[in-house]
Amino acid sequence: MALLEFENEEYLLSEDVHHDTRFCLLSTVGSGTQVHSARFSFGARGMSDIDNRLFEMSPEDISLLNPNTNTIALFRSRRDAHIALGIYRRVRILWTDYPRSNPWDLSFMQGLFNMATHSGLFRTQKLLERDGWKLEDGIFIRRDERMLPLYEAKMVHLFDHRFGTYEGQTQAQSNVGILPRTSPQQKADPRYRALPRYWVRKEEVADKVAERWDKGWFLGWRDITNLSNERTIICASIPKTAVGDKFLLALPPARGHLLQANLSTFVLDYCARQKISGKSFKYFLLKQLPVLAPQQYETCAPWFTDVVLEDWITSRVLELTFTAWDIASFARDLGDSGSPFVWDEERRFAMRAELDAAYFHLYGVGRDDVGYIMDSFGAFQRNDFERFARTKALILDVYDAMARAVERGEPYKTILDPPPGEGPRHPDR
DNA sequence: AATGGTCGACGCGCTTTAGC
DNA sequence: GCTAAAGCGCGTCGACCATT
Repeated sequence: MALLEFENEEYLLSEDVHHDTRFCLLSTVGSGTQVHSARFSFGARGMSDIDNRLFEMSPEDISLLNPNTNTIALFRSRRDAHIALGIYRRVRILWTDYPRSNPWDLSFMQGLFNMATHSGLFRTQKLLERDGWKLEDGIFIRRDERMLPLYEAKMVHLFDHRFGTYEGQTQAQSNVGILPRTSPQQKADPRYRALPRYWVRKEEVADKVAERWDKGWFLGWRDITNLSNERTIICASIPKTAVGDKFLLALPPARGHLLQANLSTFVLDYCARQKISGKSFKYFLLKQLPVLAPQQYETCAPWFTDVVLEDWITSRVLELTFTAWDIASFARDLGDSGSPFVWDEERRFAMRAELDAAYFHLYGVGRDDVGYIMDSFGAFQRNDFERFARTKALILDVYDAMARAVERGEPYKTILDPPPGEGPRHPDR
């Protein structure tokens, strides 16, 4: 039994067929025959690619990787299959259907508003200003009425709820549906808010989550993605406001920021990349990713003798996320009563490298495989090789330092000074 | 060096399909 | 009627190559 999948990038099929069309050769047997393993190959452009890509998978391994759907992961090499099977043996998936297991007690929502069917509720800045509304701190106000900004997936990025803004969008960008990135000056201003395309009545927003969510922020991830993007999983915490359906929400009753940290790592993204076949990252994919369970954060980190893992992660997520007043309720839920942290690229770079290195250890990934996994982020390498090389090098440095700490039984010492969670802050309001 | 053309990448917006 | 998943089509951008 075998499934050999090809892509038309080198026009194996025909030049008349679109280059990203994929097709496969499937050989199968009747139901009377039992098969102990099947052979697979994905992403080949010609017959000569197959040797390198071919891997075998037993029904048990297929179920280990995707127990809910029993679908096959699309490994591009035997090494990928080997690394992933190792990870899935050590780390359980986020959510299993049978037996039902949902350790984070999550529920999901496709944003709050469908961009097509709910468009009647949306109002633009131009329209609102014409009707006498005034924009104040991102919210449109007219007497006692309020219109809240509608967040779209493209406005956020990893640990950044102000990644893109409609402010200053050109006609060309508008035609393609992309946004200008928030400038360093805007990032430096803790009062700055990303400007959306639409606003929605406050009551409509409240109705959508009245019974389900009482926190002042949302955790979610981008639905639309692509293997050819620098990163595949883009998750973020955003202020509680209107949200479009392409930003999928996960509603964790407690400690959602730890889940966010886990979802923001390279090792998790690598796992996700083995399973994507299209352009959407739907619930069924997220559910079947290997994710640490909440209880695992209660013990000491292996590279520490005296700090609980939860605290180690929390200080980093807090400083990375709490960079503006509009996300203050997120910080308050983490027990922080201060003002927002200053957006500092170098500190952020170091904190994220520490998180990435930590999760590589927590996933039990060996040093060689860490390098291999980082190298698999091809679009990142191509887009900005210098930044890629710095990222990989720092993650490996921290990974090694943590390994030494474990070996010697000494605490790992952070590369940040002051330590994460104690970085420079903006003045009080 | 400047100009023109091609092609793949990008990031959706919207629709369809399936199932409850 | 609703939710979830997946498919299709689109217009620009930038990289690259060829020609003037």
